[in-house]
Amino acid sequence: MATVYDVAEKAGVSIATVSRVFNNNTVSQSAREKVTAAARSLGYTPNLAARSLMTRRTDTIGVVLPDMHGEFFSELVRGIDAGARRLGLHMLVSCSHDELHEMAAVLSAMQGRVDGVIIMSPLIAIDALEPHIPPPLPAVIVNGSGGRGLYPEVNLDNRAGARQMMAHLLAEGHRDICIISGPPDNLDAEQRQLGCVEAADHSVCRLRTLAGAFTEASGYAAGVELLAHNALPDAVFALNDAMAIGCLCALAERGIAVPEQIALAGFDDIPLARYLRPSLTTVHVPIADLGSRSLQRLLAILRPGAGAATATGVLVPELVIRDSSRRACAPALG
Amino acid sequence: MATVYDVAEKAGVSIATVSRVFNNNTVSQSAREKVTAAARSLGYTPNLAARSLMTRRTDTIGVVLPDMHGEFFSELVRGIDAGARRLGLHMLVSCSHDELHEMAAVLSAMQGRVDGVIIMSPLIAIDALEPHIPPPLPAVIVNGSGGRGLYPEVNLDNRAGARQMMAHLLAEGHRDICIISGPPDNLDAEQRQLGCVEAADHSVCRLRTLAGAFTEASGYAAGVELLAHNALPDAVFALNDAMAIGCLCALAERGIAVPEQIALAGFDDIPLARYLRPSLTTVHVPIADLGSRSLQRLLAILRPGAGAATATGVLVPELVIRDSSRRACAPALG
DNA sequence: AGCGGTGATGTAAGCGCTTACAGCATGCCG
DNA sequence: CGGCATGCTGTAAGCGCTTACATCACCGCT
Repeated sequence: MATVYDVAEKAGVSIATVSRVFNNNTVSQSAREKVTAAARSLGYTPNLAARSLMTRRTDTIGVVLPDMHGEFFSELVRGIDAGARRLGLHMLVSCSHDELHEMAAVLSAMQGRVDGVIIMSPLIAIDALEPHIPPPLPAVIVNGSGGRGLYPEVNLDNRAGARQMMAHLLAEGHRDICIISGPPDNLDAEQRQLGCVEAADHSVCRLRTLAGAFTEASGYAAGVELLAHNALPDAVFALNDAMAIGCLCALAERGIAVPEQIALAGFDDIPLARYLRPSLTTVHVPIADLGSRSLQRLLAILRPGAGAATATGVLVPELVIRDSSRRACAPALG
Repeated sequence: MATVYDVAEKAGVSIATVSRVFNNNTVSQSAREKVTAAARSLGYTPNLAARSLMTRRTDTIGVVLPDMHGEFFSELVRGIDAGARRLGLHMLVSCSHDELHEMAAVLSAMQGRVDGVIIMSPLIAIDALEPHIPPPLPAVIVNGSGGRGLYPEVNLDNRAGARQMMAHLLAEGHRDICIISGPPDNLDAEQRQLGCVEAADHSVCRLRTLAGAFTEASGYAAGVELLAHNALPDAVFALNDAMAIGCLCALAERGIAVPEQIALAGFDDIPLARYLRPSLTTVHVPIADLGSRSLQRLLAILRPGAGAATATGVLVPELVIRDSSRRACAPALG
C-alpha cells in the first residue's frame, strides 16, 4: 500500500503537498501535476481510516435495519442511497435482527465509522434502544415509537392509511370486514390495526381479525381459514400486500371470485400490486421517500445551517383503488 | 468523545491496559473491572477508525451493487449479511448505478474502510473494471463476466437454467415459443437467452423474441404486443418473473387462459411466484446463496487457511414446475 | 540468599493522514 | 533599497489506537 510518503518521495515534494493535492487546497500547478503523476504510477489511494481520524468525519452514514427480507428494505435503502450519493456520503448497512443486544453491538461497531445513523426498529421500543446509542452519535429513528423525543423520528402514518382504506371499504357498501393482521408486537401492524378499529363504525359494520405475519404464506393460511367457516365476509383487508397476495391465491383456488364475491385490499402498494388479477386495491407507502426523508433529517443534524431541514417527520400514505375492491368490476377488455 | 486516555486516567491505569481490556488480552481481574467501570461511566466506545489504522483490518467488507431496485438485491445482501454477522464482519454497501466512473469512485472510497469487496456488475465488463480495483484490495466478482481470472468469480449458471426451462416446455409439447428478453447488455439476460437458443431444436420448434427490460411494465407491454398479432405462441418464456407477472396480467385482461391457451414461465422464483394464479413455473435462483457463497470466497482470500474455501464458483439453478406451464391444469379444489 | 521464569503493567513508537505554523521566495510599495 | 503582503511549501504535531519492549513484582527453585 502506497502512502503519502511514497508519493511525496516519488514526486519530490513533501507529504503536506501531497495531502493538499488530494484535498483541493492551494498548490502550484507544477506540484499538482507531479503529485498526480506519482500517485497514479504508484496506484495510491488515500487511506480513509487515517483521514477520518484527523478530520473526525467519515462521510458515511450508518443504516440499521431489522432485517433484509423483502422489497421494503431494499426500497428504503434505495431512498437513502439516492440522497447519500448526491452528497458524497456512503452507507454502512447492518441488520439488528430485531434483537436488542444485536442492535447494541451493531451500534457500537459503527462508532468512529459513521457520522450518524438511521435506525429502523419496528419491534424494539425506542426508549429501550436509546441507552445503546453512543451519546455523541447523531441518530434518526424511522418508523419506531415510544421514544422520548431524544432523536428525531420519521414516521409513516399507518393509522391514517388504514382509516382511509376502511372508509373506502365502507363506502363500497361492505359491512362484514375481515382483517388479516400483522405479526404481534410489530409497530406498523399495530398502528394499521388501530386505524381499522378507529374507522369502523360498529353500529353499522362488523369487524373480525385473523392472525397473519406479513408473509404470503400467512396470508394464504388466513384465506384457507376464512373459507373453513361458512360465512364469508364482504371484504378482506390484509394489512400488507404480501398477505393479500397469499389470500387471493387461497380464494382463487377455491373458486371465490374477487371482487364479485368478496373484496380484497392490501397495504404497501408493492410494485406488482397493479399487475395482479384482479389488480390490488392497496395503500401506497412511499418507502423510498421514507428513506430519503430520514436522510434529510440526519443531515440537518450533521450539517446544521445547510437548510432543507424543514421536512416534516410524518408521511401520510395514499389510498390506491384498483379492481380488487370495486363493486362493479368491469373487465378491461382490449 | 471519551478516549483511551480518559478511561485510563479514570481507572488509574495506563492506556495500554485499557486497550488490552478491549482486546481480550491478558489483564488482571482487578484492572479489568476498574477499566470496565470507568469505560461505562464515560460512555466510552473504541474508535474503530483508529483501531483499523493500527491493525490494518477493518472487519468490514464492501458490497458494490449496480442498483438497489427489487428483491434480488435485498436477497443477495441478506445472503452476505447472514455469513458476515456470524464472523463479526460488517457490510459497506454502495451502488455503482452500472456506470464505470461511479464504480471507480465507489471502489476508491472503500479504500482503507474495507478488508475486501464483493462486486456485482451485470453490465460492466470485468476487464474494464479491473483497472479500477485498487491493487491490494481483495475482490470477488458476482455474476459478472469477461474477467481475466484476476479475481475469483461466483456465477449463476443462467444458461443451464434457461436450457432446463426450454427442455421442459418442449417436453410439454410446445413448439412455438416466445421469449421475453432482458435489457440489452445485461449479462444475465444474455446468458439466459443463449441457453434458450442452445436448447431449441430448430427443426421442431419455432423461437421468437420480444424485447423486455426485466420490469413488470415491460412484461405487460410484451404481452400486449403478443396479442396484437394474431398467431399466439404455445408458450411464453419471460426471462424473469417480474416480466412474467406483467405478461400474465396482459393476457388475463384479454381473457387468454393460462396455461390452457398459452403456457407461461418465468425465471428467478421470487417468493410470490407460487402465489400467483396460476402459480408460476419458473427457474429457482438461490440468490441468498449467491451472496453467502461469494462471501465465502472472499473469506478464503482474507483468512487463508481457515478452510471452507472449496465451494465451487458456479451455482446451478433449479427448474420449478408449477401450474402456469402444465398441459392439463387441474384446478386444486378444496 | 540469589536466580531465572512468569505474568501484569507501563512507556513509547508509529499506523497514514491533515493542518497550524513557520519559512522562503517573489513582487510591490514607499 | 528595505519592508511588507502574498503564495507556495515544508516541518512537525497529533488524531485514538495497538503493541513491541522494558520494567517490575513475585514465585519457586537450587
